[in-house]
Amino acid sequence: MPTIKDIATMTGFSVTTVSRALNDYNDVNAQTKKKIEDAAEKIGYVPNILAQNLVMKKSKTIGILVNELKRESSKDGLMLEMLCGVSDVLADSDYEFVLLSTSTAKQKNKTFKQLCEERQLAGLIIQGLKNDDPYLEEIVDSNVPCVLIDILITNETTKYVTSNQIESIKDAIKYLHRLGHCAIAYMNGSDGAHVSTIRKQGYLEALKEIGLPAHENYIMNGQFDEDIAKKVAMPFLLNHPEVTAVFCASDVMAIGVLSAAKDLSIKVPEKLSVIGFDNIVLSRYSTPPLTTISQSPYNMAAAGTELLTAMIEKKQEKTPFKILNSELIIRESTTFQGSV
Amino acid sequence: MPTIKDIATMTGFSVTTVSRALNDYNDVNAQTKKKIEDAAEKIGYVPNILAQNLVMKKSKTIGILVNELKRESSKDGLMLEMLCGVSDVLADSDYEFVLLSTSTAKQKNKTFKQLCEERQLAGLIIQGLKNDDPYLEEIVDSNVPCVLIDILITNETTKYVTSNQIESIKDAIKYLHRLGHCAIAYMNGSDGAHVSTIRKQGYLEALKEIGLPAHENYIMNGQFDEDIAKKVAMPFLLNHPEVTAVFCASDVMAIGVLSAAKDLSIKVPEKLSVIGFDNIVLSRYSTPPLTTISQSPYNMAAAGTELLTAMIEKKQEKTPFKILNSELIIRESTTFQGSV
DNA sequence: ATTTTAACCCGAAACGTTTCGGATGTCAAT
DNA sequence: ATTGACATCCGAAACGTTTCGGGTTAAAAT
Repeated sequence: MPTIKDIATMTGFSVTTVSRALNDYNDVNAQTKKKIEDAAEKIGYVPNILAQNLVMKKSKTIGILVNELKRESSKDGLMLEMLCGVSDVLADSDYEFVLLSTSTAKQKNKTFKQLCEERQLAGLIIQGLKNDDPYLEEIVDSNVPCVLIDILITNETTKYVTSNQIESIKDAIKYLHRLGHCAIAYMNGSDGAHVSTIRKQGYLEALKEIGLPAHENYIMNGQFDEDIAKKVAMPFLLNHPEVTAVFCASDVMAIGVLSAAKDLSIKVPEKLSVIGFDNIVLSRYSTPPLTTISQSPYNMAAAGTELLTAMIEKKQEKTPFKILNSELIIRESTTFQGSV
Repeated sequence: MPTIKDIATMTGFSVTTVSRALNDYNDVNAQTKKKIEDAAEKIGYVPNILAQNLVMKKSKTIGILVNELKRESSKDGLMLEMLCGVSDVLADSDYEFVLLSTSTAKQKNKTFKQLCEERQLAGLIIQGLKNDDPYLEEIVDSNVPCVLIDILITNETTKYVTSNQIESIKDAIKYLHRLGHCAIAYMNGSDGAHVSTIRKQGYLEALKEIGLPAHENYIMNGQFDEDIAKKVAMPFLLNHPEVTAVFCASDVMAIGVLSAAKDLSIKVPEKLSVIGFDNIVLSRYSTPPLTTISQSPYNMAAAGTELLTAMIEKKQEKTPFKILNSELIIRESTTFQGSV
């Protein structure tokens, strides 16, 4: 409620001087500044961010754009971990963040540019976009600073953060191979998702490197969904008794596979080794606990936020991207082939 | 980038008329309106929300205030479910939401009133505040519309949503009693939390109603934390072999108890029945799957959002609160006392 | 022919800031 | 006495809207 104008009349200085005093300009007398600050404190002045942003033509608000905020995503805690990462990094800056969830329906009404302009967003962190998302092109074309999660595009105003997924996946597959597994199936996520492409690539490269043939029909698609993965895995496991290990592009799907195996009385890990991806909370508690690959969404989001604020403040960082470590976490869903 | 002024010069009408046309005032000619709308469409005009809010002295932004956005809260998906609830309800309105996380440190710098004023928040949904939180008083005193989750306070601008936890807890305890359990312990959450008080009350009332004595030392405190709950439960279970069931104020703590029992080789449910609260994703996957009480944070948030927007738009709702149903979900962590 | 009414339109102020381009005064150097 | 430099301050415009209080015109009522 109290404005800069109130402080001006209180202290007898002009609005200009009050503003300059409060913003630490150096052409205002120390005493004056003190008086103004005291007055501001006294009446509990807080700057009206709206007015500030309006006149400065830019805000300190960064948007977190997610493809669709859907309830199932609470199964893995990934989304929330990301939020925490952003939140923590931004905690003692003067940036704020808004959560923006798009859907194809919404995109019809509002272009990406419009989305940014209406709130004068300073920048965005973007996660979970499909390869063919119409926003993607707009994002790279726009001059709004953006950080993409797991989508490897860079230009003047676009950077990304990802993790060395491919390496970790290769590690995982090679680990299975060392355990004696030679028929390793792969459960992929939805085709559109960028991470699906990447992870599949990791799987295929690993097979090549260890000299195992890549059977196209060893690749299933579970749409990143537990139930779908289970439905897909059931007939697959029945028809492919030679398969002794399956690597999944997400823990959620791996849990689906676990469930399918249980229904078919296939013992995990004795008869079937299963590896997931994400290291979600659940993976520690499933039976058996999942061997999985951990990439910390918290750290990715935190790194992305730092990349973004640096970009906004025109601090040129050396690299237009950040690659974090992901690592294989061995638990109890994997063991030697034929270990019975 | 394009403004109302651009449309004005394009079409030859005044800024006033353009504004009125775009806002569906009825004193503008149908043709004029059409022309203006076409022009707006053509140049991809989006209103500058900042400017709108500034002049109207209020925004369409609602804040979601959480006590502390901490990483562990991704363990239960509660926070995210709430966000989804809010997000879905707000999806096709013109409201937006920002996530605000406070901490005692931040509260020193900014009063609740200031928090609202700087962004001209239209209203808040408030969750997870401790009983002694300094903001609480400010919230009830302020004239900013607020909806409290699980804190039962109402006045002109304060409403709440909760669920019939007490009833459900009574159901749970009575269910245990029917199974033959007579020594039922209780694992409470952190003392400050309002829900702790409520849930404890439910436990005590249930004991009274079925005529069981309330031993003060049957009440533990696990701070809503898995590890702490485990640490507290270990000695308790050792010292109280007569206890055959423990009811926990959260699933996370119940899982801690499960883990304690496992370490002590106390079979659940044969030797010990355990009930949780929240029906988090994990509870379905723990071993054994947890009997628990489900209150949907999604629905609570959704209901709260509706309550809030109604309040903001001065639509007087009949009730200053909403009470949702919570219910006992029986899974495999409970069974007859002495069922071996 | 005058007044009333309605439909349609617009100028200008307001919201709370920031910032450009001076203005004023003081003091030391010339 | 003039100049220059510096420190300190301020007026006014600008940001993009909304809205109050009118104004103009043409048709309808007197």
